[in-house]
Amino acid sequence: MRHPPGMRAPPPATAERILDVAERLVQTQGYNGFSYADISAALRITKASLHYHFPTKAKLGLSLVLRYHDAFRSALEAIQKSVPDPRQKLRAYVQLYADVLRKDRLCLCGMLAAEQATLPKPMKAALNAFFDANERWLAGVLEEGRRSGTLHLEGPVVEEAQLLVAALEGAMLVARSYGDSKRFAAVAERVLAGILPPAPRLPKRVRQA
Amino acid sequence: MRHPPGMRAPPPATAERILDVAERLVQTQGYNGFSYADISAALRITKASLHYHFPTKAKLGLSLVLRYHDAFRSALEAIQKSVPDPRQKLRAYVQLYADVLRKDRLCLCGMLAAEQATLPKPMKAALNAFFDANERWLAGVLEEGRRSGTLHLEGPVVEEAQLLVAALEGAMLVARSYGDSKRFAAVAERVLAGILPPAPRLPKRVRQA
DNA sequence: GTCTATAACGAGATAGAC
DNA sequence: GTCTATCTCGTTATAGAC
Repeated sequence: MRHPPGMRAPPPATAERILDVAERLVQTQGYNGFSYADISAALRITKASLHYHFPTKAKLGLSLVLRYHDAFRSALEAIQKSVPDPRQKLRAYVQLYADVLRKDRLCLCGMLAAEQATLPKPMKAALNAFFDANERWLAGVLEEGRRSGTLHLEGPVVEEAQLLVAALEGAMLVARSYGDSKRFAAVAERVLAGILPPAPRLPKRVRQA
Repeated sequence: MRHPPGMRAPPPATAERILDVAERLVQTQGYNGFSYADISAALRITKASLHYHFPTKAKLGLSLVLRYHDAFRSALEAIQKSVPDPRQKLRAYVQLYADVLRKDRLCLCGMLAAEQATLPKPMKAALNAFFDANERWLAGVLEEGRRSGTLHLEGPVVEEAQLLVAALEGAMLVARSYGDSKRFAAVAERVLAGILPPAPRLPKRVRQA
């Protein structure tokens, strides 16, 4: 909390509201698919005012990536702190993606990675920092699971982590194209199945009671 | 071959050359990241001439997806005809993606799937047809491998197929962001490893001679 | 089929009043 | 901080000559 204790949180400052709208627009339409006019219409603020807060689209774009990375980092720290079991940590990680897709959005950085070639350099660098952090966090969880024997890993944890990120990013992309979030869930389950310990061969019968 | 036998192939017609350039531009910069001016500069033909061949950007975009799907279909048929082993079919499939990435491009339909919300309706429909065809083909290969015992499948083939497509699309996205094609290769190997029969536990020693 | 010329619009961005 | 007004440029697209 950045506001004094005992007081209600202040309404989000204009800059934050601009970022909120811009984030949604990038995640749904892409960096090259939205304009200041779109934000202006959504917030009912003139384009000139937007430029007061973010002088150029490049700076707005960079702010978006940095803020998104920050929020993700916080979410990962929260998981790390509150979820002890590595298997559950992975499920919580998958859920972060599912929450984004539920809003019919892509991962901000996945979307921007597609448009990579057209982005200002600082944004490109920030993108890769995001993916690096994700893979490091995942690799840590996987290593922990291997040591404790709760996860079943064939190869190096870094490659498992890369597969996870790739599969989840790709699954969001395709699932959203179909407007079918079950597609995402199916892929996520399947990729986790390759890491979670071999299933205990459930009998056909329902395991009721 | 659509030209008479015994003759050299004619130089590509203008429309095809336009599609070639536009395809590259979409795969690298996205549908919203290129303009008729870019094609005009690359081919040294005026924008007005481009409009003679493709009156609107929407029609150009649709032609791109249909042609890409056609080419992919041909490639899949060629694999089906010339490669007997399902395991090798999967490797050939992965290689199709690798060939695209080597040119620093994304799958055309993967890129467009990201921009989905901003695309004309006919393009969206054509996109999903592409993913459907891919998954059907893969599911067929996987089913074949399961029957012949050359592949090792845990769940339904459709879900395996969806994981494959998602992982490959996502791996291209991330690998290209890093400019590191080895990242793609690593993910591809790892996802295949979950399908190919369990490795024969190679000894540490090099299996030389 | 390709060109010149131009229309019509939307983009990112700035100046300066309030 | 937000506004009106404006600038400049790039965008898709068309008319009509060659």
